[in-house]
Amino acid sequence: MLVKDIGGQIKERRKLLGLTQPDLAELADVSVNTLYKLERGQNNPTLDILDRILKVLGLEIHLQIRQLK
Amino acid sequence: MLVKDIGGQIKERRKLLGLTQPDLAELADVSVNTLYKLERGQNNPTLDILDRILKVLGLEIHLQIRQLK
DNA sequence: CTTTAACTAACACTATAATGTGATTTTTTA
DNA sequence: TAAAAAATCACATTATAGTGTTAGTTAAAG
Repeated sequence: MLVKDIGGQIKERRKLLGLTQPDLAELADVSVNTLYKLERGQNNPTLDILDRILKVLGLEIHLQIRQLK
Repeated sequence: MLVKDIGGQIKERRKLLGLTQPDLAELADVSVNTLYKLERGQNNPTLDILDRILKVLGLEIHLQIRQLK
């Protein structure tokens, strides 16, 4: 997955769970500012920030060998 | 996957490809210092740094719904 | 062995991610 | 449609990730 797409996935998942940005930001203990930028691919988040958000969303990171396209 | 395990996976993959830390650091345009800490889970890397390393290793990130254990 | 390279590590400096604040725009809902 | 909430955005400040340097330790190669 392209790293810049992660934000889109997070936004999608957040919506699916019926959470607002303030909701998720609160639950993940992250500022709305950071979350907002992350969802739009406008920042370069740390793994820790990403991890806290993914936990709330019930998602986890997996590494895979890159697929040939 | 536990985020702190990513470093171990990266180290494993690097070894598999027969690369040294200086090799990988050079190819990914990252300092050995950062790579060294990352492999040991002693830092909190940005997605950009992680991405550059994963690219060289032929790996990519995928998000999955968390598995019940 | 001994020499060289890789790995580990501490530390100061620089770059930048995260935050807090406040404002504007868009969307929702009552 | 009016009011409230959510989303978007800019900007200054704070926290911290990444780097460069240097050095000690371990591993590998000759």
